[in-house]
Amino acid sequence: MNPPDARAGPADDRALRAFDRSLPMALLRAREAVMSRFRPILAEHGVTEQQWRVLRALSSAADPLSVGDLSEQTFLLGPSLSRMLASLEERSLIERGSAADDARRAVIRIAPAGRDLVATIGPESEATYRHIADALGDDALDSLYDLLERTAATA
Amino acid sequence: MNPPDARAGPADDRALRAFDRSLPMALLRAREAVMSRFRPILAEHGVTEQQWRVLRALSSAADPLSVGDLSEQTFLLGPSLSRMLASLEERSLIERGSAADDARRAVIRIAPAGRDLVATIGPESEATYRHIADALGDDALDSLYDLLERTAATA
DNA sequence: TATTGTTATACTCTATAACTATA
DNA sequence: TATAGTTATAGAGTATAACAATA
Repeated sequence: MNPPDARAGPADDRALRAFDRSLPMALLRAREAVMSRFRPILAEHGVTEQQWRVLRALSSAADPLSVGDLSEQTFLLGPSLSRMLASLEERSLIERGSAADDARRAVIRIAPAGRDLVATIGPESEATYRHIADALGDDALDSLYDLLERTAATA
Repeated sequence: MNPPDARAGPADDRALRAFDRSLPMALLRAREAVMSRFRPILAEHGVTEQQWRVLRALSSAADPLSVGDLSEQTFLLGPSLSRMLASLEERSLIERGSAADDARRAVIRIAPAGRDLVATIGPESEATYRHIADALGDDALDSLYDLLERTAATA
């Protein structure tokens, strides 16, 4: 019955653990747990998860960002961003211009309506965050952030 | 200059920390770090991230799974799965049947070619996993899994 | 020539509703 | 009537290549 060196079969313990102990899956499960609470809030306000990442990046940035900066921070590709920025601009959630010193480089900032949206959604999402923070405890949450950062740094 | 109770402005420390300390973003960054190494391997073998999740779930399961089971385990919606399973079946990577006791319920298992694919990709991905495990250390990795599981459990 | 961003194109996944067939 | 799965449809994101404008 499935010797240790057999090719992994359906009931093989290693195979079972492999899926359960897959780092991408563990990260996905945790993220889904968080996002399942958060997505309905975003949907109510007519923004997708990816659009929200853009708005959050812009609202947190001290200075306007280029498309390249945004791409790096939000993990969205250029073509996706191009279309998305056009749509967000049409909705007056962001503003676009060109860099003074380099006409190729775009200069993107959050617009007042975008900041309002972030300010509206923020408090609503806080309850979700508090629920998770309370469930884990502050020390565990700190550890989690630390470990996630270290994992990200391995890229 | 931005009193503590001011609405978050571009240079506001809380806003900065908010994006940096966003749990969804931290989870995404970590996951992207892992997947950026793994995705090329999957692409070389002609499977998407989501298809890989299905194949892994099936290869790890002791018994055949229903579409509903798969949906739960892979975080894919029914319609996505329906199309994907048709495509995987056409490629002989999975096999489908009906449950003996309930003709509505599908019975899906991995096919030999699918198991071969998992067996081929597995070792290739092991190098990626070892790199991360070495960078973090075994204790940290254990902690990470534990914290991710606890986070997932809050859903 | 290299870089920044956009446009083009094809494919995949998301999301909701309507539908089929069982139970 | 309720459940399991599929089909229909619309929209959004992924990915690569080709392109325009600028450096």
